[in-house]
Amino acid sequence: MGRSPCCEKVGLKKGPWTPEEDQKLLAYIEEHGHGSWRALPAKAGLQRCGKSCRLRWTNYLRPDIKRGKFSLQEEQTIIQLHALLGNRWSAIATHLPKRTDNEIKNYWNTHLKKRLAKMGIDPVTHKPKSDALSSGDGQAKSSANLSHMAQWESARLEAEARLVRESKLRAAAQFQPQSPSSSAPPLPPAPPGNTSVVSPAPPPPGSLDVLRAWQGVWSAKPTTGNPGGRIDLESPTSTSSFSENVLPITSGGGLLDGSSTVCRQGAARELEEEQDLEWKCFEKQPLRMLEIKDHRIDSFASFSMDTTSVFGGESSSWLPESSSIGTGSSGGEFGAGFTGMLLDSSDDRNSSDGRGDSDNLEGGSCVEEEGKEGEENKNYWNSILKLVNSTSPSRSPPVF
DNA sequence: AATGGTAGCAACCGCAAGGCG
DNA sequence: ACGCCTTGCGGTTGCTACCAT
Repeated sequence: MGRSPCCEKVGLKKGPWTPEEDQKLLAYIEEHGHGSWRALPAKAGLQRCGKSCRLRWTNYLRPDIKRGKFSLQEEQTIIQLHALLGNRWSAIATHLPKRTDNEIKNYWNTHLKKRLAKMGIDPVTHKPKSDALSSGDGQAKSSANLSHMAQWESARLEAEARLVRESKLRAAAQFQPQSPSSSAPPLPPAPPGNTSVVSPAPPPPGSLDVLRAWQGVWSAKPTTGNPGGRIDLESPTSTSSFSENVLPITSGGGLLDGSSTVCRQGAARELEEEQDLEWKCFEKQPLRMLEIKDHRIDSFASFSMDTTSVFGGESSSWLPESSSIGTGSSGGEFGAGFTGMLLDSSDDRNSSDGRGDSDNLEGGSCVEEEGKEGEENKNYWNSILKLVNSTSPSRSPPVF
C-alpha cells in the first residue's frame, strides 16, 4: 500500500485559490474533464498539486454543489445521521443533496456540535451529557431507545445498501450506464469486512435512500415558517434553491399543500431568524430536549415503518415505477414521522415554555397520541426485522 | 480607533483502500 | 501476488471577518 507524494513541495502554490486559478481549473475541467488529477495542474496551467485541485473542485467549484446557510431540515438530518453514522461525513453527505462532506463537517464542528453541547447533549454519543440529566426514568429510557434505534437503524440501512447493491448488479445487466450525470458525490465502496458500516447508495433516481424520504416529507408537508412547504435556501452565492435539490424526487402534489396550519408568509430571512429562535429555545431548555427526543424516536419509528412504502408504495411518487418491491402502506403516515417530530418539537418548545415564545414560533401541531407511540415503536422494530430479513435472495429487490 | 478574542470556513495533511500493470 | 498510483476520507490548521472591550 504505497503512498504517493501528494505534492512535490517545490514551486507549488498553497493556500487560498484566486479567481484566476478557479477560472483555469473550471475551464479545463469543463473542456477535458478532470482525468488524472495529478496530471491536471500542468495541463491546466496551474501551480498547484493535483490534490489541491481535486479538493478545490470537489468542495467549491463543482457546479452541482450548494453553498450557504443550512436549513433547519438539513441541520436535523445531519444530527440524525451523525447519531447513526458518527463522523462519516461522506456518508452523511450522500443524504444531503449538493452539500459536500467538508461543508457538513465544518458545519457540524462549528455550529451543531456546540449547539448540542449547549443543550446538554453529548455531540459524540448524542446522549445527555451528565448522569444527572438522565436520572429520570423517561430520560434514561430515551437514551437507551436512541441507542437501540441507532443500532437497528444501522442494520436497516445496511440492509438497504445491500438491496441497492444487489439491484444494481441486476440492473447493470439490463441497462447501463446508470445516471451518468448524477450530481451526487461518488459512493464510497462498501468497507469489506465491516458489516456495521453503512454504505449508502449514491442517490440515483429511485434509490432506497430513506433519507430522501425524509426530504420528501419535508417537501410534502408544510413546515413552520415555510409557506407552502417550499424551502428556499438560496444563498447569495448559490445557483439553486433547496427545492431544486430536493423536490425532483418528490411529486409536485404535496409541494403546495394548502392545508398547512402553520404556514407563514416569510422570506428566507424570517426562516433563519426562526431557526435561531428555535435553537435558542433548545438551549434554554436542555431538559425539554430529552422529551423531544422521545418524540424523535417515535416519530423516527413511524417514518421508518414506511420504508416499505418508500420502496414502492403509493407515496413513492419519486420512485421510478420499476423500483417497486413491496406492498407498502399509505405514505400519508410520513406526515406523522420525521416532520411530525420536528413540528412536535417546536410545538413542545412553544407550549412548554410558557414565556410567550409562541409569538415567534408558530409551530404546527402534529402531536401523536401518546397511546399510539408504544405500538408504533413495536411496529417499527418489527418492520426493521422484517426488512432486514427480507434481504434474502428470495425477495425481489428494487430494479432501477 | 486599536486590540484581543472568537467563530467560520477554506484548504491542507496524512492515512486507507481500490485500481491497475 | 506485489507494489505503485490514484482517489477518498476524516482530522486539523490557518486565515479572515466579526465582535467585544
